[in-house]
Order: sequence, then C-alpha cells, then structure tokens
Amino acid sequence: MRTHQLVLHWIEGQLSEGKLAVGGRLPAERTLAEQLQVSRTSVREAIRILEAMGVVRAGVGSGPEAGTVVISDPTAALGSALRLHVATQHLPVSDIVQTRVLLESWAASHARPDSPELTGAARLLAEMDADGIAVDDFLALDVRFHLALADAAGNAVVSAMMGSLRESITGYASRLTANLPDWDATAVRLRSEHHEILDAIRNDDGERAARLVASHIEGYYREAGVRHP
Amino acid sequence: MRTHQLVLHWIEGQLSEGKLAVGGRLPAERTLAEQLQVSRTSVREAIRILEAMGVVRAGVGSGPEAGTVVISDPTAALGSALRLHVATQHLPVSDIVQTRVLLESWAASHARPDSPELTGAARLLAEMDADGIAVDDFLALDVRFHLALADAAGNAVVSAMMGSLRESITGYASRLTANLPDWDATAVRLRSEHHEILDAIRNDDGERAARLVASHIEGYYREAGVRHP
DNA sequence: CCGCGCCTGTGGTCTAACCACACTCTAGGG
DNA sequence: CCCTAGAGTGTGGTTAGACCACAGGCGCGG
Repeated sequence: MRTHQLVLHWIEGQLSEGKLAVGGRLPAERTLAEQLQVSRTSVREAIRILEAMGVVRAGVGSGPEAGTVVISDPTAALGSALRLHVATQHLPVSDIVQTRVLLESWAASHARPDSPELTGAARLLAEMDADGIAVDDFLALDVRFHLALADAAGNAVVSAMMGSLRESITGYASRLTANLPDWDATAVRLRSEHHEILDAIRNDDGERAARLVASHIEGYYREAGVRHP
Repeated sequence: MRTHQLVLHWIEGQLSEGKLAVGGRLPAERTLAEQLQVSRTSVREAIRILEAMGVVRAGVGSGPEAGTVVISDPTAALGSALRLHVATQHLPVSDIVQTRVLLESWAASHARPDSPELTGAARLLAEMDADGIAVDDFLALDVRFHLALADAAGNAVVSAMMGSLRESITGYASRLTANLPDWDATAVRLRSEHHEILDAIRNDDGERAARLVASHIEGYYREAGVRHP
C-alpha cells in the first residue's frame, strides 16, 4: 500500500468512528505526519484527494477559516469526476442527459408539496420572469430552479447526483443556446413549462410533474439539436 | 489559483482537445514539471487527484504497465467519493438504497433483451445456484449480477452510478446478513427472484422487470431491518 | 546463440527549507 | 486607562534535491 493511502485510510477510519465529524479539524499537516510516521508530502497528497472529493477544505493563515476542516460536499466530487470523464469522451453527453431526465423525473414525482425548497423555487421563477434578463443569468437561475426541485424530494444522494450532472455539462449546455433558432421564443416556453411543473408538484400531482419535467428537458435538448437514444 | 490546479487544468485541456486520450500516456512527472514550470510535487498532487478520480493509472518501472496512462473508470471515483461521504454520515444509507432502487428499476425496464450482458448475467445466476456456496461468494456474485443488469441498459452514467452506489455500501450490506433470521431461506428466495427478473427482461416485459427489481431490493433490506422513507 | 548483469528511466518517498497569510499577543504611545 | 502598531506564532503552499524500488532494454560474455 502506498503511503498516502495509509493516511487516507486513517482519516476515513476517524470519520467512520465518529472521532472526526463535519466541522471538525484535522491535525496540522506537520503534526499528522509525525503521528503517522510519514512525510508531510504523503499527508498532503492524502489531503489533496480528500479536498478533491469534497470531504475537507484547506485554509491558510489562522482563525476559523484556517486549517483543514471536514466538510461534506458530495456534489463537488461527483461533478468534477463526471466532467473529467466527459472530457475523455468515455461518458457520452446523451447518457448524462438521459440520466438527468431519470433523476429529475423521480425527484419531481417525489417532491413534497409543502417543502421549503419549493418556496425558493418559486422565487427563482419570479426572477426569471424579469424583462430583459440576460441569457446567462437566465440559465444560471434555471440550474438553481432545477436543483431546488431535486432538493425538494429530500434524497441527498439524488440531489448530489443531479448537481454533479448539471455541473459536468454546464459549459456544454451554455454553448447549446447558440443552436437555438429563436432564444426569446424558447425562453417564453421554458418559463411557462417551469410554472406548470411547479403547479403540478404543489397540487400533489407527482405523476404529471414527472411527465412535464421529462418533456421539458428532452424538448430543450431536441430543439438545440442533441440526439437522444 | 493553486499550482496543482494549474496542472490539473492543463491536463483536462489536453483531454478535451483530444491531444490526450484513453490509453495515452502523460509525460513523465519530471518532464511535465519542467514543461509547466512548476515543481514535481505539484505535478504529483494533480496526478494523485486524477488517479483518485479514475482518470489515470500510475505504474512504476518501465514497459507497458509503467508510466502514467489515461484510463476511464468513473465508477472508482464516484464510489470512493460516496463511501467517504457516507463515512461522514451526511449521506444516509437509506438514501443510497432508495437511489439504487430508482436507477436499477430504470435499468431493468430499459435493458435490451438481446444484449450480451444478459448472457453474462445468466452465467452468474448459474454459479449462484451451486450447492454449498459461501455467503460472501454469493454476495459477490450478486453484486456482479446486478451490475450486469445495469450495464444491459447501455447507459454509461447509470452503470457508473450503480457501481459506485454498490461499492459505497458493500461493507454495510455484508454486515447486514448478520441480521437475517435465516440466510438459507433468504438465499433461496433471492435466487428465484433473480431468475424471475432475468426472465422478465428477456421477455421484453420491462415494466414487470422494474417492479420485480424494486421489490427484490426493498424486500432484502426490509428483511435485514433497514428502514425506508 | 543464449543468458546474465548493468544501465536507464519510471513513479514513490522523504527532508529541509522558504513563502504568504491571518490571527494573537504585547509593548508602546496617547 | 485604552487603543494601536508591531512582532510572534502557527497554518497551508511551494520548491529543490536527494534517494529508493522497480522493470524493461541493452550489451557483454559464455
């Protein structure tokens, strides 16, 4: 076993045993290196991996923002991993879109009508209704709206996966707008579809919401010229 | 931006531009460090992250197995990320199981009856029917059977996510068997359910297959005493 | 012609030093 | 007495240079 993996396992063990929890701090790199009888280099490699996985955050200086503290940001890890694999062209974008439809339909049909996330979603829709909103701003709000819907279903894994799927194709989706024949017309349609989806969820009609979400997403990509299997 | 991120972006750029593809080799660490005008340490930190993400594999010595070569193993990345976050107890196991049901039902209903993966799945079932098979061997085959079903749907993202979900709770699932009142009886039931699922897929009855898969998984966890939302 | 070592280049690890940063303490002046 | 400017301390960030184990390739000797 390589040295940094030893450090990794030690930290994972501390997490599993509850000796290290979200918000807690790892020992300083030099201290940890001495404790585990390895070099600081190896400790740092392990911490880098944990950082990339969204498990810790490293901060310089001193004070509350400093040191290596345990966080929990699964979305970051999954997102960058997916993005990299999309770059290797071993994860087709069409598969990502298809998975997104699957997850998001499920979330829509399981979203709780009275969840606070839906209130946030409604606020986002109001912002998107503003006149003369820029395309990029609209898309940013759109992402947040869809994530809010996913969160409303109350499944952390589905939320994280949804977020990571979106993150991994953000650049791609934004380039897609160039393919649209008439952005303004599309924006009008997207707005009304958003409202329909939200209404369906609030009326506790999960099945309809799921159908609407699926056709909403697939319709967008079809209009932008993406093939679906 | 930190130094290792610069290296990371450079490599990701090479991947996106197609100058680096699966099977290709990265320049040697010392060479890359000189090219990018950074220290070898920083290069190594970037490579460690890519390795953890399942994007490269590092091998010592010389020959075909040596050097840092580009691979594509999204499952590894997602799996270890999920496992770590489960360790932080910010991803409830019940959410993972629920997501697994969602993905696997979808896969069962979209699996192509004539796909080669199903032949492999059938072979796995035959192995599981062997008399006196050890519990751990049975479970290992079970994992492979379910993954084969997921692969049969032909969506790389769903396959990777399924694999990572299974990996992240392997240890957990194996501990669960201790909760079962009568393993032998359970094993008999699981075997017959597996055959039913496979038959449904082969008869092109995706809807039935999805239902069977869902109750198969949920039934197992219920019997082992796991609560579902 | 074959086989045994040396050579080379790879990643793996370690040490030791320096930097930038941000808080904390302290000594000095008002 | 209070406030402020400075030194002090501990954090991660980065670098240079050295050594190790490994595995294939090459050349020399049998």
